[in-house]
Amino acid sequence: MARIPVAQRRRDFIEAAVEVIAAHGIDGATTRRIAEQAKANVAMLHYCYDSKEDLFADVYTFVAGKYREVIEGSDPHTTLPDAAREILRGVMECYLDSPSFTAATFELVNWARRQHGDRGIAVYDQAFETVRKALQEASAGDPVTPEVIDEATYVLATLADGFGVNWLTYGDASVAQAQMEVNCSVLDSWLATRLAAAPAKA
Amino acid sequence: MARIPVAQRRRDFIEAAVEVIAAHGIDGATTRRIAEQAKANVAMLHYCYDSKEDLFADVYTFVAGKYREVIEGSDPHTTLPDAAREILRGVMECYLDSPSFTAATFELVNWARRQHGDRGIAVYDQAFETVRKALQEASAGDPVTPEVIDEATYVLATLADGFGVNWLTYGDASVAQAQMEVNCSVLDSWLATRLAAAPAKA
Amino acid sequence: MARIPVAQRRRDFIEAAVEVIAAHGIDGATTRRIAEQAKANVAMLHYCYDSKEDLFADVYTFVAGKYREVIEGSDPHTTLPDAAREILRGVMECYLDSPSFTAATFELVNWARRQHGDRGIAVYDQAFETVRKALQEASAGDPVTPEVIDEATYVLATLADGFGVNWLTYGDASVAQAQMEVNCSVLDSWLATRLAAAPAKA
Amino acid sequence: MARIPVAQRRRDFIEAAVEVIAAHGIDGATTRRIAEQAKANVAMLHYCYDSKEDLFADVYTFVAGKYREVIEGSDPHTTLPDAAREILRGVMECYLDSPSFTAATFELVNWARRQHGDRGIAVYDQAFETVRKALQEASAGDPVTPEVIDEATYVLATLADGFGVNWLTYGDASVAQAQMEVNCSVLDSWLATRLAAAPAKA
DNA sequence: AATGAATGAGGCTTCATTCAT
DNA sequence: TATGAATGAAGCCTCATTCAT
Repeated sequence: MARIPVAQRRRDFIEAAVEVIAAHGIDGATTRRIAEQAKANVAMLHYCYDSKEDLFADVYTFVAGKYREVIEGSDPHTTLPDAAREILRGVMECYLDSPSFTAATFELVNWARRQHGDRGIAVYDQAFETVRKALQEASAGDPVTPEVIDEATYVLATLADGFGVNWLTYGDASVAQAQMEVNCSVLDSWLATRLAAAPAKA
Repeated sequence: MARIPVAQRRRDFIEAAVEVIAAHGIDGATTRRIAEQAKANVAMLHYCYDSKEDLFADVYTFVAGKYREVIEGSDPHTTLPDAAREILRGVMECYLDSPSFTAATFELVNWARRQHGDRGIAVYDQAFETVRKALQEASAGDPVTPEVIDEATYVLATLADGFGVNWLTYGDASVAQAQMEVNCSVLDSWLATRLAAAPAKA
Repeated sequence: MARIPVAQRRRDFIEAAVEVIAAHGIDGATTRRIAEQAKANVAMLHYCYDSKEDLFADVYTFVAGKYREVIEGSDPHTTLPDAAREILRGVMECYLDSPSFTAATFELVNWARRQHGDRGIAVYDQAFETVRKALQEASAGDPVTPEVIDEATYVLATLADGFGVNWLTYGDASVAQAQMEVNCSVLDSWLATRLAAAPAKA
Repeated sequence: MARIPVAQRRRDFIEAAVEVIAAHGIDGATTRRIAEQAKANVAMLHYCYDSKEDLFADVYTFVAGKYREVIEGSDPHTTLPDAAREILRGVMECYLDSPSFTAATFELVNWARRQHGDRGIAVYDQAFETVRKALQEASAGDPVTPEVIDEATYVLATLADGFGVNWLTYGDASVAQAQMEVNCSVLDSWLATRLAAAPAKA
């Protein structure tokens, strides 16, 4: 009944998987639970995906895509500090908006590290690269060395990750909101110091 | 049959559990695998621990204890920036020394959030509190407001967590070593800015 | 793969459970054995029933139902002695017809007494009540006090239980057949004496 | 510590086994529980008994012995009805005095029927034979046929068993006390009828 | 005589997956 | 396209028993 095309079904399963992974962890994300969340049955899941792993591959793609959206979608800015701050803020806001996405992402990256090494790193690498490019573009007119760009990318990621861990652990949105601001100021003050120390290179 | 006293066996199981959790995640940490890692069999595990959960409770205690050791064991310093930097460095070095401990800790906190809520947060809270106290003592003679201590604690944790995630994902020790320095400088520059802005309060 | 609907499968499992309980006792009635007896595998059992306990609940219902059938299905009679004798005979014949049912019932009542208290007694109570009602109806036109009905119910149950224990222990059908007659005459002579002594009450 | 001779230890284990069997059933009577109840440890049990089954064999002997005590210990009487009634009363009083003994006995007989056939019947047979002999002696001077003795033995056993089942199920001592009297009167009235019908044989 | 430590077998249950309709 | 039914592997845990001290 309710004949739904496979493509749509797949999307449903992906979204369902994100929710279930967030709620129950990777290993708690059983086919039964995912199917239930997607209002389908287990056999249907295996009709759309040959294996659970195939479904998870699509979930990876979905997560990576969302990261790119968020990073590239942040308002274009012309200075490195502005761009970095806005990207960081964008990622943190995304985390704040969607705890499920946040939790699922952390689960997936962690799981992939254990299981398939490469794939987990792939998501991380992609996001890194996207950030790096965005920062490069923003500072195209400035005398900023690649080392600074790299470091900034890393610090941005560190602050975003640290924010994510804390937010997931405590789950208090109003606290997290305040911490967003702190993290932005941390990035600001570090970049200011860093740029002040490095301009000689230019 | 080795005839090892239960107390020692328990320690073996705890260490084995840390390794297995790091390698396979919480849900992948099956009794079989833990027993195998501890060079025992599953029945022996249940001779030492009534249930898997009981073992994990001891793993929690172990992890929390190690955190306290690291934080309280950092060289005593007399200024807030020094103390904060050394604690951060101590935690990151601990992570660097023992990837298994790092991975297991992140798994446990994450798992506990899903499963029992309180207990996972307990580890996190304890570590937070220990850091806060250490920072308070270090800045006892200085005019530092509690807000600054709190923020510093949070930033320290964020940087440590972010470092941990990155280090776990890439697993490259020499890169991580460099990033340790970056993170320390991030903390330094932010604290400098923060303290410069806030002394009016005193 | 036979593809039998769940409803039928459930019935198979109930029957299988009765056989296995009779043969191996309650605690010997393992899922493995029950599944084997039902020509299924253990996973199938858990496809039909969430837990072993759920299956046993159905077995209880089945047993209680059979009792009611036997008691209410005995030919209607108009005097207390006739009704009592026919019910007793019916129950004993049922025992004789189905040693498995008999054994399983005794196991279940005994087990339930230890485990859940209430439920085992429930079966017993139900049967008691059904007998009491039947005897009341049969003696509706006679001057019989409730006390006599109660005692008659108890004596009937005692004789049925005693018969069951003996029949289960020796398992000799021809001997049991003779003992059925003896038990009926025991009930007859006692009731005759009892009714002769009590009519003053009316 | 507390070096206790093996013979005493064995007696402790037998008594402990009776209690545990009564409380948890045959299959619930694990070595651990029995040892605990006997204030010993599991290894000690296997020091006294090669196997659990060996212990249970002693429990059988114990139960059979207690039956003989009760039956032969009933006051000597000179008529069949008196002797039968007093033996029945003695057995029922024994049941009433010691629910553990009662429950364990029923468990053991039932278990033995399933497991080893012979042994369960052996206890039952022994008790039967003891009763038969007692009744024969009591009616030595009377013109009573062996058939009547056999039937009386059977009816006595039936009433005792039925009483036991009911008493175990409900566990209400005051109710059981009343039912003891009813059962005695049942035996009386049946024997009176039976003897009145059969004297021709003499 | 006594007891901690050790173990293989088997208990119930859940999983991802496949088959048949 | 959709779904009930089926299954082997593996999960945690408990058992009776034996070993070493």
